[in-house]
Amino acid sequence: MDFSYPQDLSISSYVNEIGDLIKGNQVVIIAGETGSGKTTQIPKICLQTFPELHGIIGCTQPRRIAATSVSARVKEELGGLQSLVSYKIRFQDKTSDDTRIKFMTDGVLLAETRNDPLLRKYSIIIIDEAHERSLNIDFLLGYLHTLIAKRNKLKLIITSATIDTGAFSKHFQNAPILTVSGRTYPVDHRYSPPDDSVEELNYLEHCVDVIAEICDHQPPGDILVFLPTERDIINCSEILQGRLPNHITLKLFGRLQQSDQQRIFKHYQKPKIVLATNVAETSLTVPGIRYVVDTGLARISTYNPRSRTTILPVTRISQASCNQRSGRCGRVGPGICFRLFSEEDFLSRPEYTIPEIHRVNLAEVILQMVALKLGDPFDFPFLTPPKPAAIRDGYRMLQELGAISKTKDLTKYGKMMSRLPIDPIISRIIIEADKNNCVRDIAIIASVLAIQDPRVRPAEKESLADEAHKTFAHPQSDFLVLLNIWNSFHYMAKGFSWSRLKRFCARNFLSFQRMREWIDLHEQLTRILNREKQIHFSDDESSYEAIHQSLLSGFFRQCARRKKGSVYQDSVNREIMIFPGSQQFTRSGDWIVAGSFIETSRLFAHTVATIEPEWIEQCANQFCSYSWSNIRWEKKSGRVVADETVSLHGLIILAGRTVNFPQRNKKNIPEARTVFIQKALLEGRV
DNA sequence: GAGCACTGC
Repeated sequence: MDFSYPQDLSISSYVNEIGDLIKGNQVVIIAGETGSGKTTQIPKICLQTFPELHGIIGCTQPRRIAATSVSARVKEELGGLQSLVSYKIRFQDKTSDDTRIKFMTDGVLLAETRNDPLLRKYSIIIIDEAHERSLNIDFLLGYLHTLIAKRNKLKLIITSATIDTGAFSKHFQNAPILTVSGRTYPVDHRYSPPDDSVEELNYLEHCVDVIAEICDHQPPGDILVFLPTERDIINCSEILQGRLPNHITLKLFGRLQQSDQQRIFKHYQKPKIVLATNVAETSLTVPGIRYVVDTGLARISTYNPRSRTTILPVTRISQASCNQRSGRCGRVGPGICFRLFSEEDFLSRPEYTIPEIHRVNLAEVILQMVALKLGDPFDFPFLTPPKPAAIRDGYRMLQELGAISKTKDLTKYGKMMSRLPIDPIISRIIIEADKNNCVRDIAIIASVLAIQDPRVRPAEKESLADEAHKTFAHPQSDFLVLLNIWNSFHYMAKGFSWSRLKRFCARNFLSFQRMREWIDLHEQLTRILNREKQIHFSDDESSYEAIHQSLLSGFFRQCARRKKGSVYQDSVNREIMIFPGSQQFTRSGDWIVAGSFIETSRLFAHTVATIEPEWIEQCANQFCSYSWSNIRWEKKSGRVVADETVSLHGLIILAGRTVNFPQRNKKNIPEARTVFIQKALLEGRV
């Protein structure tokens, strides 16, 4: 084995120090900036320090692409031994019995705790990029906190950027922190807030001005610009192309097709200006950047437990995030970061980004905790515990979905739901589909709702893409548009080659990669569902009603009644607008159900279908309230009847249905008796 | 009349 350490990596001068520290401590925190080599070299140091190790060295990464690429890199550095270093990500397990260093996503390690709660196969666990504080990382850190007490020989290494490392150390009984100096170049920060005297100057115009100034007055070099939204990127790009013909402008955001994303890695005759969202902050490294222009803004999603909606507002990012962005221009040489705000503004910002666990719906995390018997979430050793109100909301949601009982115990449904690697709302829908005999179609729809939309809309080709997507149109339901895409793809797939399918995707503006992801997830779900003896697949044609009633069992909070045009009213009296990208925009019926409500410039309903209001009552009757009026004696049937009104919170679903009054509620019996005596007996109408 | 970024039994 080749245990040499690349001389150009700063970590290489800490090899012995790190080895000794791991030997002497159960938990070690290692801080170092990107480029220090910690991700690739620490696993090697572990292997060299503990040659007699029985278990695996497990290294987690926040993203799949990092897990696979780092695995390849370390394998090569260790002499390319086939099985020594390997990786496991969702749908792809490349590890074998010989694997000693295993790279994986943090989600994979979390998932493994289900079958192996003590994680016995690991001797050393390395949690990389812990500063990103994703939901998975925070859940893992809490879990590992308990685990190290049970397995005192397990070594735990937490690596992070030099951000708030004290918090990690404190969480693990003051574990030692080793800081590896980064090998980055100095970055000069220049604050250029917009000129107050110029009215109505928005940040985009100001941003364009600063970019133009760099191009005119600074030595030539590539520029990376951070903008909060896709729309800003498209607008900015249009302005720049007219104004700076001597530069090449490139767009970069997550929804972009991969081939378009790859353009940032190519070399051009002219200097390039990359206009990017937050993808460029952590997920993708744009090479050779000399200047960063930072608007200091990003869209950050936040779940509000009280209103139970996700808002996606443009927000001022934290100081840590600003610094991460500026660091992107100090990798190849000294750089300059232009911040489009003042230094006072910078200093007034929160120091760190709010961890994801404080910004999400906790239903899924709590369901896992109940299923894995991890004890009370209120007492779980989270690095920063979520607010009690958020935990209570998660419990309430699980109760509403029937996953847990009032005593917070797992129900039969909950047991099944906890085994499905998707949101509890979606797994609840699958269970309902079994009752409605439409699991086959719902499993297809459920899997696509859990991944990114396979439809793509490349810039400048939006209308072409929209036209192509109309091939899959359905007059009433966006959910069935997705089902149509699946069916067309599989019709094509019969007997055709991959290359032909790729062309089908290109022609129809579908992402081939996401189609495969869809197929993989669908396969995984059906495999788990087949193991559950209670779920039955049927080849029968499923009706529109069956499919949408199943969807309502999970999405009943997201149904609404038309107010005017595309504007609807939901059950808590809010105005919802159908997202203009929906094929149901301008054509949906009076009642709709939506796959999600997201608040951006206003509250939008995404993935919409027309429904009958009666279906809401059938799927969510325990949340409906009933009232009666016009209580009367009906001679013909010999009953006391009334007009019934059914509502879901503030939304009247049904009014004026004649019902047998005393039968609807025990409480109605005395009043029915009075009416009977007065109207029927006294007036002699019996 | 228009959506940040990731991940899994």
